[in-house]
Amino acid sequence: MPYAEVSVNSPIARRQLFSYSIPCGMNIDIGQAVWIPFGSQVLQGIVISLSQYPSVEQTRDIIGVIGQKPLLSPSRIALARWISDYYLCPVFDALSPMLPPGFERKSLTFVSATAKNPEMESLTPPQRQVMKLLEKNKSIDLRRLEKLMGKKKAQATVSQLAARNYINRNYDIQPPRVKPKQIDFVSLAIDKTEALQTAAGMRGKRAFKQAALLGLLAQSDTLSTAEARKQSGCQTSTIKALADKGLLKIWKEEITRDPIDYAGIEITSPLKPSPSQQNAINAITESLRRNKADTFLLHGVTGSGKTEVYLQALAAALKMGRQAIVLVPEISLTPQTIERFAGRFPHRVAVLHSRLSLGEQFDQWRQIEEGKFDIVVGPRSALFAPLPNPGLIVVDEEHEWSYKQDTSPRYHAGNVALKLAGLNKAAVVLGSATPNVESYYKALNGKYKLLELPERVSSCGNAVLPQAEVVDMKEELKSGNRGIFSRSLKTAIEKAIASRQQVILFFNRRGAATMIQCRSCGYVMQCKRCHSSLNYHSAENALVCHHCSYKTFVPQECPNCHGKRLKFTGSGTQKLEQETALAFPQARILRWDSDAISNRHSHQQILDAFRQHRADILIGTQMVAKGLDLERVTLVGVISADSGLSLPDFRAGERVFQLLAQVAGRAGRGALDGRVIIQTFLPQHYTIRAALGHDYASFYQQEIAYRKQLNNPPFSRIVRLTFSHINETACQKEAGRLKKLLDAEMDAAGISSIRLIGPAPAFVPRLRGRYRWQLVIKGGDINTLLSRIDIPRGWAIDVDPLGLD
DNA sequence: AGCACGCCGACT
DNA sequence: GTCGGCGTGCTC
Repeated sequence: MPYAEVSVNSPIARRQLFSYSIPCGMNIDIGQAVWIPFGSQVLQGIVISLSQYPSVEQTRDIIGVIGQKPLLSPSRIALARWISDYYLCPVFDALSPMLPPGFERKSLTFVSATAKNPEMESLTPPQRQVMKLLEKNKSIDLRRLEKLMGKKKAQATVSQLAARNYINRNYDIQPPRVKPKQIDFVSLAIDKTEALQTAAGMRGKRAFKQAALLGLLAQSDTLSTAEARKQSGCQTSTIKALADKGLLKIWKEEITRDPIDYAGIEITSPLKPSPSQQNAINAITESLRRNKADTFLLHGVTGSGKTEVYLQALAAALKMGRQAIVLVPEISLTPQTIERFAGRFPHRVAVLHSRLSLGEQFDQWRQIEEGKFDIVVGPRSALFAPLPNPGLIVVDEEHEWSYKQDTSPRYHAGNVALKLAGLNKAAVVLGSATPNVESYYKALNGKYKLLELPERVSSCGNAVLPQAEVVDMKEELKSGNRGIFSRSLKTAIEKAIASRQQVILFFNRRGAATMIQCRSCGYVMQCKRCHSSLNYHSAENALVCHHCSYKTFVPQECPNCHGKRLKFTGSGTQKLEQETALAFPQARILRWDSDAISNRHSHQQILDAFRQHRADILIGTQMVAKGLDLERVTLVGVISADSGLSLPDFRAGERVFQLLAQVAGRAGRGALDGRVIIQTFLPQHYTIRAALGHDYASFYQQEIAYRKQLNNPPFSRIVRLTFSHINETACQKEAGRLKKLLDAEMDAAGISSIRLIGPAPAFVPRLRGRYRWQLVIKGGDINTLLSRIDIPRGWAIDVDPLGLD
């Protein structure tokens, strides 16, 4: 086939493929990475398909291949195309997480002087500056010039000089960012006895360093030069001197950079499963044996031993000669999590995540490809590890929102896992104590196979879940307590600190910023049309509905109870920290939220500080709700459980339930009894009642009924389009224009099952200096509508969005 | 995103 | 007249 359809690594290529002719003698197959000419630049591309005829009349030749063999298998290409079609993202964006770490490279522009010498006086000062530099250097990287004189100036100056033929532009490719790492090793070139004799002779000649080095190597055959220098206390020059004398040999050897340190890892063997665990393991194993692409939803309360099920299912997959992927939420990718898998399958587990150095990622990737590992553990991107034959994909804590990526490709790892499993005839296990309503719905309707782990296993703290108490903050207000802390939480904190125990204060920041609430009855100002809460915009001092753009003034009194005490709910963790310090001056307080996290060790540092009892109270957001099993923590306080409930988001209730259920399962995991106190203005709300009783079923019944009533997922699908622009009017105008276009298209195609909501300002109406407007599309077959339309540049498309932005 | 092409103001 | 500003449009 003489032509190739190529996905080009350029933002303008978007979902389009480009035809290139294959020069004679060039060996090109599907999945091959190539350099291709694109306009005036040289870019990377991936061959998606081969064809007899090009899709345009004029084609250009592929410049050359990157690597001799195809980089991606046809099934990877198929997966990428599916992602691009489903999530309406550029093809190259869908491919890029499948490419080896450090693959993506740009072409660079260099400038060099021509034979023609300009009259220096006739040049402008910046032009003169460039020519002066070129007298000293043969060729200069354009990026260096851009740094030196500013991007615009550099480009303009270079264009001017090139137009007058004083300089040439050349294009070259950025050098590889990662390579296999090689280090120097050293050993004796003579036998040991001889070496020791020579060493003795050297001491007489006061060559002590050389003697020491010979002695060391006589003892420990081979060392890296770095290790040899450290142990003998000599310099590189000493090694070199001995090598020059022919006494040592030095050679290079490839090493792998390994992120898992097995030194502290305890090797575990399978535990005896409980009957329900055994039942789950059997079901998964049976599906693996029959090579079926089944999806299991493993629903088990905190401490019911989901991990042991994963571990034994993994063992079964490995036994059948397959490999496996374990996805974990970003936040729980800690050394302890990795240990649990590495401890059961020592040296068979690879880790992949963005916090590893590029070199570590590269080496893990290479070894996975070579079949040196059977299991890959990582966040959503680990899904794309180059395992030859994955048989099982575990998605732990499947309800976690970090499985949805919020930059292109905006994919949900759970969803892509299902597709990947389908292509590979692999099983998927989705595990959670609080499954997504959509997942549970599919499980109840037979699309997934439901596996329940109803009881806690005894090895895990108390067999009974801790009882949580709810405090009605309206009552507190009635009794004259206007503080953040209810009387019972205050007393409990004082008691805990007095007996040298620790306290976690959980603060749900989501939705804590912009609403107006009545302090007497707890009523939150709502849009009359959408029944979602109104957001306060300080710039115009108005309340705005983010669904329908309804705008109104801030009321003087509560529309519900006519109370005058309206409050902007705008407290964050910092404010809570101040209030806590005031209320408990004797306590040591630690704050844990994304603002407090600055470097890659910080999570661990904060956690360690708290574990070592260097603080009495830990204040945090979502993060503290996860995986904190601390002996001394006997009290967990939830400051305002209902913040977040009134967000303009149909998943708000689910989110609150998941967080509270997690928090409620937290305390009492050590030997001491735990207490959970939940403060709320809405003690009767179904999410709060269900979370208190650890009752997923009743939460689900209520939630699915609401979803059905309002035609929300899983009964419909949603796509959110966001347009951003530096100019507010232009932004709003474009949003309106696309809305009209979509309306017209729906009319023409006779589509009636789809609703357009908006345009309206995005939940974050201005981000990094750009205004943002959005359109929400809700209905059945949205992709059919959207595939008929070319969404203009500047629009971000989020298919199945989670959250608000 | 780059980069070339093309049409109007300040200067020789 | 010319140079050089940056608006516009294209990339198989």
